[in-house]
Amino acid sequence: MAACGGGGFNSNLSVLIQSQRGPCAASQPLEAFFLSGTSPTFLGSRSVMSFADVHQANGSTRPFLRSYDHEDNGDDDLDEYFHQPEKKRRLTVDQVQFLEKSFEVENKLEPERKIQLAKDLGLQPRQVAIWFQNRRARWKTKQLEKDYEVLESSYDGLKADYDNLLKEKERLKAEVNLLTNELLLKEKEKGGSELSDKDAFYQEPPAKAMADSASEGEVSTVASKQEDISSDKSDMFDSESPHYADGVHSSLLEAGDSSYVFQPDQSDLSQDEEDNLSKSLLPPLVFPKLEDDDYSDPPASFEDHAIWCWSY
DNA sequence: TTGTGTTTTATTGCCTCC
DNA sequence: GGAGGCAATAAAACACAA
Repeated sequence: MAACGGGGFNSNLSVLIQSQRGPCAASQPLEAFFLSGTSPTFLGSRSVMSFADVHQANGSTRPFLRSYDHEDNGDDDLDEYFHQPEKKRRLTVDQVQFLEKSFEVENKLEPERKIQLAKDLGLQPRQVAIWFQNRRARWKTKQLEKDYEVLESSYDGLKADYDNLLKEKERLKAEVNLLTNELLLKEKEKGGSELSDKDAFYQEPPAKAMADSASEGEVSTVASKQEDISSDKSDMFDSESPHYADGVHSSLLEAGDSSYVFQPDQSDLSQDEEDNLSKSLLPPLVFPKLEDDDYSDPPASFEDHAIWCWSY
């Protein structure tokens, strides 16, 4: 838009005229401007010199836009500069420094401050407003990056905790399985002939399967059995029950755990016998019934998790 | 030198607030 | 309704590797 280029035009002209008048008699360091309670640069026409003063302090003599700095000082160049088509011109390092300092003090721009900064820097107020606008956008992006890093590290910590808990859970589960089997064996020995025809259900699984279930953390068959026995209605023996076709058993089968598949003998157990069996063999252990979703792994990385969250 | 990616300046359109 | 802020975007300026 012409106004923006025009801003550079007018402001540069004003600063140009200033600089050609020579250095300001009473220079004000940049720090003094921002650190002092009262702003010595915000003093009417005198304040217009403040940026030039700062610029002088930085060792340069021409606080103009860089594109002009690269040119000679002749009137022809000046004329050429003022008549060239509108171009985007970067602010000088000093102008940016000045704006940065001001931004540090307050990242919002009141109208008076905008006017004053524009005067000090020899820019259009609109240019100052745009600079603050863009600066706030950059600051927000940076802030988001910081927040992201904080969240990421927090996530990593939580993920590590989660993984540790998962391992601990599997370890405890394996321990429970072992103890349960020991208990079942003891009960079996105690029960003796009474259950001789039926205890084929509870034969000890092969050692390999035990080891696998302990090491890989899979839901062991015995644990599954335990869960089913623990249920109020022991329909595990009911071949008609729809539960038989799904749940843990089917999931185990689907999981390809063929090392030890629980195959109940459906031949001759009455409901009473089942109840008795359940009561006699049921250790006082209650496991929460966990659905598959309860074991779902979290996303592998924080990024995935963030994207996952974002998708909701 | 040139192609390409990044940064900076500026515009546009929408939204909110007074 | 106007002013100002913000998000999205364009485009110029800049940096840099090949």
